[in-house]
Amino acid sequence: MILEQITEQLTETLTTRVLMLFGHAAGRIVLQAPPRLAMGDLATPLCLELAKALRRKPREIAETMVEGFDLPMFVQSVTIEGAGYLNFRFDRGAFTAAHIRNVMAPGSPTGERVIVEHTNINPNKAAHIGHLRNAVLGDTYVRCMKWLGHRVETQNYIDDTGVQVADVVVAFQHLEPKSLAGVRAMIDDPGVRFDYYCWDVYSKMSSYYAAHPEAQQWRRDTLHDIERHEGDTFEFASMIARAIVKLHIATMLRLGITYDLLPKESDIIALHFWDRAFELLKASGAVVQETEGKHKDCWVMKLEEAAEFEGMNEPDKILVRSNGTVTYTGKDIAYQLWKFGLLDRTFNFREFSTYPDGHVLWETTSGDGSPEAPRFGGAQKVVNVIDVRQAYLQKVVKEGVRQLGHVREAENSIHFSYEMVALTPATAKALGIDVSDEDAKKPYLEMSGRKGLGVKADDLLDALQAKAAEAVREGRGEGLTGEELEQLGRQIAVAALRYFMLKYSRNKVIAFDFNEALAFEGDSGPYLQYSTVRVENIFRKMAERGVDARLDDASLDELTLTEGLTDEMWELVRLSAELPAAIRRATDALELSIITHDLFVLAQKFNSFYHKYPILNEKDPAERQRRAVCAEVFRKTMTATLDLLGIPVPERM
RNA sequence: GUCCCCGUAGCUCAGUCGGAUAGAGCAACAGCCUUCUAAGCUGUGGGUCGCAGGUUCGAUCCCUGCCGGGGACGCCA
Repeated sequence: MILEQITEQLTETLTTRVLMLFGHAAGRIVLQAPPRLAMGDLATPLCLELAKALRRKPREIAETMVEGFDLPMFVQSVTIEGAGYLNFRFDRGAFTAAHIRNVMAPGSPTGERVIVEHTNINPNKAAHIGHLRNAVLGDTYVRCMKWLGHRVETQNYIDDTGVQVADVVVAFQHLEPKSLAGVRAMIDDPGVRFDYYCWDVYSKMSSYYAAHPEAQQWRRDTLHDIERHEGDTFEFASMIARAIVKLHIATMLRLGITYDLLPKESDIIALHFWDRAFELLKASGAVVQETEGKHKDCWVMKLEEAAEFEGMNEPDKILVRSNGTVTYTGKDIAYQLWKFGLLDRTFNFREFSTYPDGHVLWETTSGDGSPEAPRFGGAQKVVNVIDVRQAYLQKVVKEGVRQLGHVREAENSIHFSYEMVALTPATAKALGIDVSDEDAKKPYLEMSGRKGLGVKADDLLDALQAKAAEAVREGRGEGLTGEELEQLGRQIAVAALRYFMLKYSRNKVIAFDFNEALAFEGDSGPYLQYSTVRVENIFRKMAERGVDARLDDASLDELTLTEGLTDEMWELVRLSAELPAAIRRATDALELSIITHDLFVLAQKFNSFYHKYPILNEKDPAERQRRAVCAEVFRKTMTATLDLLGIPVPERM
């Protein structure tokens, strides 16, 4: 906050001075922290840039610039360094005293309604680690956007009528027949992991299709029956989908991930969203019916004129097949229009479940809705968290919105794309999967639900939790009840997993490795937790022993920090002050690894500080206060930012 | 064939505004627990930033080409 103000003022002053002194209009002013603290707190290479245009030496320009420079509040000095950089140093004490009252202050409400859709797992099998990356990115993004002041609605789209669910239904009806009651009993049996069970069923069904292509007729019939709501088949599908969605919700809740709404594909069909979208698309000329060629009788969207699709072999996208059925992409366009409130019809809503904190999870319905339902949809901005392999389809959806004339909504249709989580050949072998010689040479193998190749989310969480609980027991676990151990294990597991999913840049393939995911040291979630537990302990111990940290307003007003703040202390404050801008950058760029990275660097600085500057036993009250102030800035920064990352802070570790 | 992503230390990765001496973690080695928790800290070694050009006062970063790896482009979802 303060830092943003300083940067803003310096930018303005620099621009004005360049204009005033040299009659030159400067472009964008670069102001960033110099590589080493000794060089100051902010620096600009402005004079280097100006050298050519002004035909003068950089240092000469710098000297003119510095003469009579009007420094903003909290800035103490400006100097010329290196080849002609202008370096600014802050009044450390004044800055710190102001910053400590303002650490991680959330943004004021923007009024912007944002829909974020993430998770979107096919409800026919257990969630795997690829789904976790999606959900963690989505949930963290939601938390950051809310902190920035946006009004966010979180949706988890359920494709309850698709091929994947149909295949499990086929298996239950043909491959290893079970009655409706039999499946119901399995779902209700707490001893059966129904999502795990279906994981295997689904992959068996897929191999069966591969060996018996004629069996695909079962799939077609099943899909048809599901869509027409016919008989047992429909019952099977909705029962299975519902049971598995509940398990997915539970898995995600382990990570603190929740949703506001579950929109269901079956309701999109039942409420004829597509029919309405189709009318609009036809009316606007965005789709046309082919009368000849290989797409004869299909309704297609022409993409050849859109710059994004330039050079494509096949620039048309079929939305309605020659047999009259709509493609997935078509339904997706209809749904995207609904999200923006551009489809003149909507769902009804009813309660799906209530989270332990009382938050209600809603689902769509084509039947009667609840009068208590909040207003869903009608957003100004829609962010879809979907892996990069669907980039093409997301572009088509965006283009569909654009061709209907909704240019602004198309611009605000954001594909939050990220790379997949894959398995190293070694991990695949460790899971007991046959790896061909050819595959063994690859850097990684794509996970595949059809092949049953993947690491299940709950298995990974269980492993993390067990390892964490064990580490606590071996360490300071004496006197803890089993329940407390489990709670700590759970919190540490969440930290390890969420951090792991966030720390890589989004367009980097994660080649999953158990040892890396299970790391609790160094660049990891537990390291951040541990640092926070440490700082909390300092203040707890001070309170216990009656040592006054002098952090109340009156004491802070008397603060005489300027002389005593060492580089190590000051760096904590400065890094803390830089975080809000980093979070803004991270959400703008959809690059959340910026946050984990900066937080890790901050925690490293703190741990250094911690060893060098004991607080509890420091005799000089002024020095103790200075140290406590820095610790407090760190504490506030960590607790607030870990919350944005969905990482809990344990009582002890 | 067209398009997208990746290539930085032994391994995994930062370096997302073109800026000063390219940084972490892990692994290796050497130290630090009567002192706020050693899931920690301090130190050492480790680099052709894939290759070749170009733009620039300045390139890991921007442009072009090439090499290697992955992905997308379906009347599947």
